[in-house]
Amino acid sequence: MHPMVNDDAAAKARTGSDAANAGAAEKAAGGGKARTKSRGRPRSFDRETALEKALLAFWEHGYEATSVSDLTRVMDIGAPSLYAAFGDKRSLFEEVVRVYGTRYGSFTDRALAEEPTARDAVERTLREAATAYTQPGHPHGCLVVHAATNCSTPEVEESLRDRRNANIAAFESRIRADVAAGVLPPATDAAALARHTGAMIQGMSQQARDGASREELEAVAEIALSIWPRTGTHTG
Amino acid sequence: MHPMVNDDAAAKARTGSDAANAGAAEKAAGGGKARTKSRGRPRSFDRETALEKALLAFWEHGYEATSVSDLTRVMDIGAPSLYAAFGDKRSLFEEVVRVYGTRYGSFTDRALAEEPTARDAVERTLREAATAYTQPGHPHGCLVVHAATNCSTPEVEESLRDRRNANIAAFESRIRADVAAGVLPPATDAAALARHTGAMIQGMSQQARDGASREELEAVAEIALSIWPRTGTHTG
DNA sequence: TCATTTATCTAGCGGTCGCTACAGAAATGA
DNA sequence: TCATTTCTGTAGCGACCGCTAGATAAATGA
Repeated sequence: MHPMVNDDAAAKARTGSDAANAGAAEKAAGGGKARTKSRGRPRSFDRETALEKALLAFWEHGYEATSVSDLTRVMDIGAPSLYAAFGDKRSLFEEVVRVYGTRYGSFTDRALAEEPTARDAVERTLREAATAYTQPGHPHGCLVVHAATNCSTPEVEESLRDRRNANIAAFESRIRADVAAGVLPPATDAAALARHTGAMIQGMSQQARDGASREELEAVAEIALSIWPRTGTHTG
Repeated sequence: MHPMVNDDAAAKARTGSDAANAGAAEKAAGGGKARTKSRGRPRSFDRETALEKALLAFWEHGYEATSVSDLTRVMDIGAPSLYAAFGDKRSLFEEVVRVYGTRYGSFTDRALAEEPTARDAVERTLREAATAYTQPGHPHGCLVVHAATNCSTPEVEESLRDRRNANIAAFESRIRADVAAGVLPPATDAAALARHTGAMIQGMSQQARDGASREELEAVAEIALSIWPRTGTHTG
């Protein structure tokens, strides 16, 4: 069904992503190893800037509804340049998802890593979600939640689903750790608590898409947090 | 951008939806008024059955990802028959949404109408959502939540968004009524409570799509319900 | 029997989709 | 200067999109 030169294109894109960037982005000579200068005609656009534009487009309209011609327009490059630099539409999307994760979607991981208890991590996550999902300057809600629903490419849909479920699993293991440490009661249903948190995050994201303001989402988060036994409720 | 015979097509579909159905579906003569028999060649398929097939397809894949050729295949009719009976793709989808609302999505309205308090209505809604969203035999989750996200036809997206927000507004006014009646404390933030309920429903729907079981959703609902002041907490 | 009405079938319209062949342009190393 | 390498612009591929014209089939009323 698809052309069979994909490997070729992917390889091209990969080299483009590593080496060619060094020529355009890193203006300071410096760099010790590897090729110091690229050979042929240099890229006429900044790869990261174009990637960010693609990110915003995918974030706003989703994977399917963002056509390649939409992408070339907002990235301000021709289709051949897009394919040379990023591979096909799907690998561009995958790269966008990676960048999104590190740039916009890392507050959950940070909360889980930095907060002392699961409850604190959830509290911080929900509060930060309220502000992140309504931030002006980029689309509302979470790309991972919305960008590949009802997608006719099942692999894309699954990859985002996996990310969502991995998030919930991370909450669950953090909660289990608190239960084991006696911070939470032994009878705590860690799986249900984690899933409740995931559902809240996803519901808040949907609400943000549907027009809810930051204050409204913060009020929702506040209510959702009241389900937690207060910190210090640890049993023996 | 579009052909301008849409009014024509819509008119055709409308008559088809009313009269032509009487010929095929109502086998008992009976019916008092109106035309007793249709004139031309009778429809070769059952309109309601075909509509149900379309409903399931839209429910599973969403508005955009379900192509007309997908529809004609699952409905087992030709494209001209589809257009004659239902108008264009969008009016078919709108009819599907109406049918979905009465057949699968009415549990919220019923709970709001039949339960004595807002809290009871929300409790019943969340519990029924857990079972409805994981029912075998049809796609999981809620069509209204998922079928028109990231839709390149803004009107379709908005029409479902309006339904979601109307649902939340219904919760809010029911909560306000309880506050006014002294069933809930006067300080109750009705808007936030309603939005929290909406977010839970939408989050549970997403969870159902992502593979959560009925039992898992029921546990989530249970947790979500614990935010409510117990029934009988009314102040003076 | 036959004109009328309505539904179905075949076939295909113009448009967009993701993607690429090809030729020319801009850099490098010799 | 010139071969080599790489990127860019034009132009268009085959496939699918939503949708429909036109011919034919099956019912009705006369």
